[in-house]
Amino acid sequence: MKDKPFLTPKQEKVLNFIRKRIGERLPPTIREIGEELGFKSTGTVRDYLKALMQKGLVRRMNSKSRAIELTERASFNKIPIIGTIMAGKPNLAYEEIQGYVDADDLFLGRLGFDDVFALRVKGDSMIDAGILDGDIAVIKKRPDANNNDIVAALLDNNEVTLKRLRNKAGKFHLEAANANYPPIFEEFKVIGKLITVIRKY
Amino acid sequence: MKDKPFLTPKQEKVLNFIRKRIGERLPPTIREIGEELGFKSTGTVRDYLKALMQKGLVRRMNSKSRAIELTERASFNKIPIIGTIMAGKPNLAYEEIQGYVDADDLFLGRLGFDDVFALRVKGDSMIDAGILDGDIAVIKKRPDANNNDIVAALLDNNEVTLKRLRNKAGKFHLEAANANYPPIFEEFKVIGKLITVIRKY
DNA sequence: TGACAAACCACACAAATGTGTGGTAATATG
DNA sequence: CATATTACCACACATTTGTGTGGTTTGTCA
Repeated sequence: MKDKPFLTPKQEKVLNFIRKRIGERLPPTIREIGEELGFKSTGTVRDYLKALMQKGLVRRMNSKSRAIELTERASFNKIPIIGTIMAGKPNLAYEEIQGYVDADDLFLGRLGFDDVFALRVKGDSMIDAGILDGDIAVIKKRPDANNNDIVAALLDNNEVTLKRLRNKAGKFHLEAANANYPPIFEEFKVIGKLITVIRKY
Repeated sequence: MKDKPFLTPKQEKVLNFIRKRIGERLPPTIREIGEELGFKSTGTVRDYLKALMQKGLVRRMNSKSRAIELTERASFNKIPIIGTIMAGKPNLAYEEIQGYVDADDLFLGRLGFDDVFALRVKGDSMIDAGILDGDIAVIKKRPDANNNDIVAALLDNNEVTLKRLRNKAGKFHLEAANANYPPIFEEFKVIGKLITVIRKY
């Protein structure tokens, strides 16, 4: 299923343009898409839209102008909640999506949403940093981070954990924000950096 | 300035319909507005749009279908941040708006946004509840609340504070989530209930 | 080689949509 | 009373936008 890419490069460009326009508030017309992508015929654009519809990424209403909708799967303004942190290795694919956080603006500013995702926090290891069990942690994917950043890190046992990154004499380790949890000195890989926490009562 | 209402009832209906449609993802066409409101002429709708534009609530692009935008002031998906909690009495009018939180979906579900607002948290009195200085507290207006709810309350000295509501032997008082702050037994009025916390790093 | 799909284009046409002019009626304002 | 203002309607018309048919080219697969 993944031997042939799900979307051709051009299809992805079309989809991204639609995402961008919807993000900017107005879905594009067929001709606007064509103009942007350099297609000289509206028929071409319709072929692309047909393909995107068949792949379940886009919905349309007949004969209505700009009536292009993204399905939840394709939406740009939804950050997928891809797993529960501490509960194992979250799969960064779409299989394990538990829901979506709307990120339209939300004080994230305009991010490249390609590299943002969210995890539900499990446990109390970051409680002293004001991050509680059940909170949504919005993470920006980055392989690096700075001292004192709170990061999502992949441990050797394939667990993902949210901890504070510390630099002690040039060597990085992870620290909980809870005296009951010891620091982690084992091998780990930084997945991304915490940028937002959302808690719902 | 407030003797004559800012919007006539019909103008408000038009605006609300536009809000609704934008919330549902596609701004309406002129004819769709007319249909909804029972206007038989497109000219009528244009008169209303002109009025809304003059009042600074709506922006349009000429000759483009559905190209109706709400200005930030009129937007439904933005929860106004109306003040800093603990820093005095927030004015529930539009004068003191510091910014907006996008609430489109954001796990708030679909609320009646009329009665939701946000405050920026100042101080550490709720730190043990995981609410830190600088967090955005999203509040749903309600005159009542239950025991143990975290509420925004108006104190006698006209300060607004975020505290946990406690019921001791039938009498309500307010409690900080920080041992350094004593409980508050003086008179207060519950403004609303905390429903969401957002923190940006 | 033949069949097929992906990736385009040209156009004609119909439907949707925005623009503009010119009204009427009721009510308020000075 | 004259003049705005609000609140509409009727149409004609210009644009924008979506639909549909019929191509060409390129590459893949059998």
